[in-house]
Amino acid sequence: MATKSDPKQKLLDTASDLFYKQGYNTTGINQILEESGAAKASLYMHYGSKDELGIAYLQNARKDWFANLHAHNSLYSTNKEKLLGCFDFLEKNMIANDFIGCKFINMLSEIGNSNESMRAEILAHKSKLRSLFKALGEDVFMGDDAINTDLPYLLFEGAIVESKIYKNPWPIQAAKAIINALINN
Amino acid sequence: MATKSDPKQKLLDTASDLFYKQGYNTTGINQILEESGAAKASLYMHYGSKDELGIAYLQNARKDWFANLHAHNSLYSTNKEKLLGCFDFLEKNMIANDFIGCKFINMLSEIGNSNESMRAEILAHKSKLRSLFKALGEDVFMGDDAINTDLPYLLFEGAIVESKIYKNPWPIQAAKAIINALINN
DNA sequence: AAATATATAGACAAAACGGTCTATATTAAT
DNA sequence: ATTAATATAGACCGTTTTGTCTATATATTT
Repeated sequence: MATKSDPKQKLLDTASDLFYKQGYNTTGINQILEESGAAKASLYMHYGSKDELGIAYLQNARKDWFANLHAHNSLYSTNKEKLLGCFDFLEKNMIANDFIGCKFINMLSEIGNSNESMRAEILAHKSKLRSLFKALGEDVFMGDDAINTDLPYLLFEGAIVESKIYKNPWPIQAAKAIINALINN
Repeated sequence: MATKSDPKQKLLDTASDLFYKQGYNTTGINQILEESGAAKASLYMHYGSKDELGIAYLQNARKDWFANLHAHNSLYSTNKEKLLGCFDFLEKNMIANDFIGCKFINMLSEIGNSNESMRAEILAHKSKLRSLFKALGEDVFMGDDAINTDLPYLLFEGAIVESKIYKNPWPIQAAKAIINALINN
C-alpha cells in the first residue's frame, strides 16, 4: 500500500502530465517538484535521473494505452467491429487531449537517437500495436500481408499524426471510412 | 549577389543541419554560431531571434522538399507512376538522412502549441502535400474522395513516421505496395 | 573620400538546467 | 524503543540558455 503522501506516484503522475502537455525537453525537474509537492531527493531516490523518469513515463503510458483500448473494444463482439472500434477509441482520445498526439511519437521526435532505452520503449509499444492490427486484419481482410497488417496499422498511425497537425478528427474518420469501404468490397 | 562570407546563408545552412539532426530545442544558438563561423550580432541582425531562424528553416525546407520531389517525379510520364514515385522519393530521402524523419512533424512535436507561426508553416506544408496527392489520386483511383485523396496521403504520412520508429524502409515499401495493389484491382 | 551598412569578437546578464549534498523530520520494521 | 528507510527543505555547483550591448573592422554605396 502506498504511503499517505506517496511521492513516487505523485512524481510520475505530475511528470506524465507535463511531459505530454509541454514536452519532455521543455519540462524541467523543478517544475515537476513544485507541482507534485515532492522533494528533489525523492525524485533522485526513486528514479535516479530525469531520463529514468522519462522511461517510467513511457512504460506507464503503454500500460494505460492498451488497458484503455481493450476496455473500449471489449464492448464489441466481432473483429470487424473491434478493428473499426480502434479508430473510435483514437478519436475519443485525441479530442479529450486537445490533439496533442501520440506520447511515443512526440517523445521520439524530441530525443532523436540520443537515448536508446527510450527508443526501445517506443519501439516496443508500436510493435505491440502492430501485432494487434495484424491479428484483427488477418481475420477481417483475408488478403495478403501488406493489406491485412500494414494497411490498418499505417492508416492508424497516419491518422494520429495528421489529426495533431490539423487539430481536427477528420484524418481519423477518413482512415476509418477507408478501411470500412475496403472491407465491404 | 551574396557577399564573400555571407553569414545570413551560412547561418541558415548550419541551423538547418543542426535543427534536423539534433532537434530544435536541443540546439543552442552558440553552437550554430561556432559551426557557421558567424557572429552573434549577425544572427540577431538577420533573423531577430532563434524562433525566427526556426521559421526560416521551415520555409526553406518546404521549398527544398517540393523542388526535389518535382525533380524526382519529372522522370515519370503517367500519374500512376508519379503517385508511386512519391514513395520511391521518400524512401531514398529517409535512407539518405538515416531515418531522422520529417522536419515538419519533428518540429511540431517539439514546439507543441507554443508557436503559432511555426504551426502555420507546418500546416501549410502538409496541406500542399495533401493537394498534390489529391490531384494524383483523383486521376489514378477514380473512387470516392476518401480513397482518392486520403488513402495515399495518410499512408504516405504513416510511412514517414513508422520508418523513423523502425529505422527501416519497410513501412514505405509496404505503403507503396498497398497503393499499387489497390490500383490494379 | 566620406558615409553607411554589415561584419567579427566577445563581455555581460539573468534565468534555467540537471544533479549533488547536508540537515532534519517522519514513518515503518525490528 | 531502537533502527533503518524514506520524507521534506533548500543551499550549492557548474553549465547552458537566449538575448543585449560595446567596440572595432571591413565592405559597399553615394
